[in-house]
Amino acid sequence: MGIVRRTKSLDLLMSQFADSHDAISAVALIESLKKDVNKTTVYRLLDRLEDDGVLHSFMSSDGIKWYAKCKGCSSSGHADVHPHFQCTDCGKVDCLDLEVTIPSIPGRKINSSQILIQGTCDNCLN
Amino acid sequence: MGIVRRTKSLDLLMSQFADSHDAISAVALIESLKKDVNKTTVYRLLDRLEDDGVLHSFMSSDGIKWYAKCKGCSSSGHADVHPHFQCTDCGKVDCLDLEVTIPSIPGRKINSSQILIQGTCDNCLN
DNA sequence: GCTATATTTGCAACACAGTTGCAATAAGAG
DNA sequence: CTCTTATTGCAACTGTGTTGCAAATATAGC
Repeated sequence: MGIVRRTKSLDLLMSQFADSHDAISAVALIESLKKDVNKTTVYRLLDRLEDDGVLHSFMSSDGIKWYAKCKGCSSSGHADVHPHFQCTDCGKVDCLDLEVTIPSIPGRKINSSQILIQGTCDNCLN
Repeated sequence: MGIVRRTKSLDLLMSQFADSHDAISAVALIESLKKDVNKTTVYRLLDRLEDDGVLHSFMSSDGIKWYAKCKGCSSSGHADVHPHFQCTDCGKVDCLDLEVTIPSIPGRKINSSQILIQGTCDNCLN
């Protein structure tokens, strides 16, 4: 159904994404909002914001869900396909501004693709 | 520690992977082995087989873990980086024999990458 | 500003994948 | 065959995410 009303919970949640295009895990969001917003509400808002094309999500290899702001997506579809980079040292995840071309595969129709790259980030290399 | 002893549970588990290079979810393995092998044992064997480079694993976007046979991997590392294709109709997941080149990223060291492609498979297109 | 109403929220209980501790079992070296 | 130690099963647990429902609240219309 998407976001209809502008509530305090929504503002608090969106302010977490204000400063950067880094991804934030659902668990981290729940933790940092826990004195103001119930975890059920956080999950529900995240779902709706994803439907609306405001956020996109992906799953890291340890099975927790991450969200980040979209660029150029809408409720009609997520246009925004880019790799995500997870630093195995500090755990930080961000979106890479990078084109990765998936070759088409005979006999299969591709709808979406997710690329998760793991390694060591800038900060942790030094 | 890896696999040391050849047990009945191990044989039963490996026979599930005998016929194809399709991926099988941990949940499906537990279900199909449940009258012979305890689920804890299945999880433990899968972990160890992955350490040994016999199987590789990845997470699908709904948060469940999939395993498939490796080609050319060993306990020293998973050499075998290829995309996985999940059919959103029938749910089947398989490994694609496809090179996808991840460009190197300035200031970051890449250790591994996972590519999950979702779409419709050959069988379900018709 | 007030009222009506439909959306949103919090709570508690739940679902379900995966993990842990520990005692019992069994592989296989000698 | 015996002994050691890896492996297994069980039960209880962890943690992420979900659901039903009653209470709270945003906002459209007046």
